[in-house]
Amino acid sequence: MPSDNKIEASLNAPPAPRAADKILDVARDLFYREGIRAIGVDEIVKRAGVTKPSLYRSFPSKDELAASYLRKYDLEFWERFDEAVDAHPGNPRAQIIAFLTRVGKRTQKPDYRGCGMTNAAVEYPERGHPARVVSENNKVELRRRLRAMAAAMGAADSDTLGDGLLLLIEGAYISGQLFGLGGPAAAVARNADLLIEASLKK
Amino acid sequence: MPSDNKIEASLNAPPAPRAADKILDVARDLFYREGIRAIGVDEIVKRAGVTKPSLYRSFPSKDELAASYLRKYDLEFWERFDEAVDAHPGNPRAQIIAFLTRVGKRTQKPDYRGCGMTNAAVEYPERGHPARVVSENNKVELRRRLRAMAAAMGAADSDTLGDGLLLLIEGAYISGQLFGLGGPAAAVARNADLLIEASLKK
DNA sequence: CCATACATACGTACCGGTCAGTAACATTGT
DNA sequence: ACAATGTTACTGACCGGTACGTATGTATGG
Repeated sequence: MPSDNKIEASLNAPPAPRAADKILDVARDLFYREGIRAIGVDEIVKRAGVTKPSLYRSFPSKDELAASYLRKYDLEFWERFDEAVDAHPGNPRAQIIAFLTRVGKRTQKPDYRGCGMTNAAVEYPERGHPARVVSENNKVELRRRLRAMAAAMGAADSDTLGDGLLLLIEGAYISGQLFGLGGPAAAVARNADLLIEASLKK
Repeated sequence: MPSDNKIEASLNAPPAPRAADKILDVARDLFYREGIRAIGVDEIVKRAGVTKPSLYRSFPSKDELAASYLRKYDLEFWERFDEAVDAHPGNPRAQIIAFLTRVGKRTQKPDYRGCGMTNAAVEYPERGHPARVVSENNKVELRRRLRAMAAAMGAADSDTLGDGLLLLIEGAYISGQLFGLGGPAAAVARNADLLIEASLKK
């Protein structure tokens, strides 16, 4: 019964991970942990169990593969962000604190390596680089949302507060990977709360 | 009169820049602007007008050259920091604000590329890498001093305030190079002042 | 029912260029 | 003479990227 086998396969079996998926998964892991410039395409295809032409059939260049990795990272980032937002409907202050509490916790994990977006922008200062473009767009949108949330809190100077929160977040990303456990990033939520408090009064 | 010529030369002429100095100057410039991994030793010696063996006579490896660059950067950093400190003796709050005001201004310059220390740590996540070690030591010392200054201000939780200031600083470094002109780093001093204000009250 | 034809997906082997680093020797200035 | 530098040529490893051949399944024609 060949048709039955077909149906069974398409229903039960995992959809046979294509080479492109395996490559992107491995690239995500290696790029994040060790940096994009530090990882060669040979190592990626080796760990993915595929060959180099398979990589270049799915991605036009290593730079574009890096951009794809960051687009994936972007999706996951907003999932985490919106999770904190959805947990406290109509309460932007609680939303931010919830998000930052989680960020602070993640920065204390031993294999924490900061924000993939931020790191990529450091690795590629050149304007217009595919990876950098994705990173910049993510940050611009984050800034927009933080400023909007600061305004919703009723801050006198909401743009300044929104920017201050962004500074604390980026600082947490960086010092998380610089100091590791016991570093200043653990205090990001507390400081954000103080900053919000000071920005609302008056 | 050979001795007269010697004296004249040692008094008037620039001290004949040694190859090591030229190399380190060029390396400082290129490493900071484009990143350490992005610059090859060939480009450094080419721009310095020297040859590769000269580089390896003065520096045991590229990694050690990068570490030397960061040690130089470290000195310049503490000069800038102490300049702000010395301008307001006995007033740690004014010292911090003066330092951050300058940082905020530097982040708005078009060729701003963040903190060389921070960038190097992002480029070299591997523990024990010569460049990373210099970077980590700098940050640990900066944290120590910020916490001490927060205590001198009379903050209730001085460690939290010191760490908060460090987060703002690192955030300014990063978002300075991410956003450029008009970015959130311009608001770092204002936010630090708000955070200090909130941390001192009770 | 089977053969041919085509598309999809993958692998083998290789390209020129650049990487960090070095050996051996010549040149310069003091 | 001596110390610092330059000159030339080279190494083996790795870089991103590609030309070209191969397996497999599927659809079509007889």
